[in-house]
Amino acid sequence: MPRVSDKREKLVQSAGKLFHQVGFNQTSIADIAEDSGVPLGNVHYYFKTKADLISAVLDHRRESLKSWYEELEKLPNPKARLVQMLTDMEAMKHKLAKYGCPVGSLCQELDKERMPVAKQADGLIKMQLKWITDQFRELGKKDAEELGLRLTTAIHGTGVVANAMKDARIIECEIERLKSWVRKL
Amino acid sequence: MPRVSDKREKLVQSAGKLFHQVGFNQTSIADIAEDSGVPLGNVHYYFKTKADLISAVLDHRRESLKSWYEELEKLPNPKARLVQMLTDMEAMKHKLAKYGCPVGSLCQELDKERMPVAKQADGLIKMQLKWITDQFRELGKKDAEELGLRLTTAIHGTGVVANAMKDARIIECEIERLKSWVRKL
DNA sequence: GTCTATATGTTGATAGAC
DNA sequence: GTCTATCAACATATAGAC
Repeated sequence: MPRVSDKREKLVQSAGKLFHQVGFNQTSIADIAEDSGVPLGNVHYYFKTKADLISAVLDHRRESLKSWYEELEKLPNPKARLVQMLTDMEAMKHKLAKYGCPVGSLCQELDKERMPVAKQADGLIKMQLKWITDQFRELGKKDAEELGLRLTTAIHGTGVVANAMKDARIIECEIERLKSWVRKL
Repeated sequence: MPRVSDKREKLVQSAGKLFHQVGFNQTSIADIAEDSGVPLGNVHYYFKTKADLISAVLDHRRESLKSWYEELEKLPNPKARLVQMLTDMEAMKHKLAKYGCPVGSLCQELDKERMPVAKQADGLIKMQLKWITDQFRELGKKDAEELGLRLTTAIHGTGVVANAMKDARIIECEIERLKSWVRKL
């Protein structure tokens, strides 16, 4: 017996994928309906507006990010956590080079809109910056704020440049450099 | 006596401004017509399609970038050029925090499209990476490639994060750090 | 060259049968 | 809850008068 309805879940998953790969504005609700296998007219039963859909996608991203950090926090040493975070990112290098950072590119796009969801997207970067900074703080670094900012900007910049060059080796190169920098701290 | 027509120029200027502030997809041709004072139907006399307009904007950006680099090259020392480049960027911190990087954010948005102009946008970042790397090379650095990549990604990452946080002080902080890093090299 | 009026297509969203 | 049919708004692009 199937669950009462997994359509909502499927819609969020398809929307998240397409918003990342094609962009928010370039993805129509019809595209999401087709990708998820949910009939077009039925989408509005689950999400009244397109803004509700992107909001659900951002909620899901926030949960994913939270789970990831909880996983990393199982490592006792903050330095090891940061290195593992970078290793995990490196594993996604091909997708990152092809479509850009799923968080950063969406933030840039939504920040241009006049919609409230933009702040929700920005919150993901704030969360990332906070977690990274917390790791440096836990390491006893007096300049944890600056180090956190430095690592966070390096990560997002790598996403932008690698995506523009369509070259995953850029991610490889930068991530390796950042890992060795963190280890030496 | 006015020039034969400065409308084309006005259109490119308005389009460039709006594509940066509002985004490419969110800016309609009607918006550009209104901002530039050119009647809607007349836009298509100068630019057959919206793609032609963004292409002209990107051409203009390329020329601006070129002029900027030529200006910087008047400084004899590559190190001084890089520091001046960063100083010039810092002067735009408020606009950068509010709207994001005019090159980077456009690249990210256009990379999601299936249009040929995306490569033209990416070319701007390639040009930037090349010029910065050339400065390190001229400084005699063996690892100029890595240093160039490092500075370029740091700049673009700062744009993304500062825009997400809507905080110009992030740009100030990062740019100062980068300037002192370049000086010490 | 300039501009009004409009064709054409797409989108987000809704109404209402089942 | 599900889905078809469709509305209303908007966007790009064009036709053709001036």
